[in-house]
Amino acid sequence: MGKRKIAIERIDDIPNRQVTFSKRRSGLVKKARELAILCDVQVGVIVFSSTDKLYEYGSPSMKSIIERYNKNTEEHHLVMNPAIEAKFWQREATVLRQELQQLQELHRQLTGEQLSGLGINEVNNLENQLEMSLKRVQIRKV
Amino acid sequence: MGKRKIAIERIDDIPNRQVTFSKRRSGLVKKARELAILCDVQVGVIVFSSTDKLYEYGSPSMKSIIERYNKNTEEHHLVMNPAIEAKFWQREATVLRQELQQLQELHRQLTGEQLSGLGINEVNNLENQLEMSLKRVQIRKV
DNA sequence: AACTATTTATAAGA
DNA sequence: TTCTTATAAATAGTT
Repeated sequence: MGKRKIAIERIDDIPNRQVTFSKRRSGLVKKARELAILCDVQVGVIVFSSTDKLYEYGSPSMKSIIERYNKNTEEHHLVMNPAIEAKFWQREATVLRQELQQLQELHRQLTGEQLSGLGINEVNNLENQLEMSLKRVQIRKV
Repeated sequence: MGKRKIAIERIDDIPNRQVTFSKRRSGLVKKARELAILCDVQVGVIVFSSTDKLYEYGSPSMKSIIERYNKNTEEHHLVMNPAIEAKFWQREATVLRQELQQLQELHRQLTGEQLSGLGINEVNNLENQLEMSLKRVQIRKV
């Protein structure tokens, strides 16, 4: 789904591989989120980059996904101890805090409180979005 | 990417939800496999259906993914008693999740996506608020 | 399951 | 990294 079709095989060119990794990783997480919401199911995605960085998506949380997975697979090799559990929740809190901050910023933009840093196109999009929202609300009034 | 655009929100119609689940689940796993191969990275995907069936993809294996994930969470030393720290972060995550949910609901109202449950006064307030936001954005454009 | 009209993702380029 | 754009791929609704 790009300008050309590519074969599904390891990309040898490293810069290209990293760009593709970044794009497809976010695409995968987006798809996972949509699946969880649309179909009201639990979904977990874990990705390790070649530089050992961890990316994850879990709905309702990675902790619950892995615990359920462990129960399901009968292999209780991966039992949680308190130290691991603490790290799980810490990670969960970090992810939630990030989401909250993003939503708060979006919200400030949506209310016109904080528009600095937006380009002309973004401002136009915002205007359109607000006009649509206003229409929805006005329709509701009738 | 279908004949019509759909909103990313829970599909109420059950047969439709299950068909969508089946299609998108296989799409997600395909994307995960492509990411793992193209970018030569470790990827894990876990999905539970509404009927509690487990679907998974793991490269090189789900076990290795989860073990690595657990190790990743163990890395740092904990100063507090782990059991206490776990509870601390759990509370933190709970609070953040609540805030996030409240903000998400507010956001849906602000975009006019979910107006049910609002009284006439609340709808009027919302309309005024949106008109003000729109003015701010339009001033910004000049 | 198959079929397609559309939407969405993304490969390449800037 | 981020944006743009041409094209490939995914998928919503239909059969």
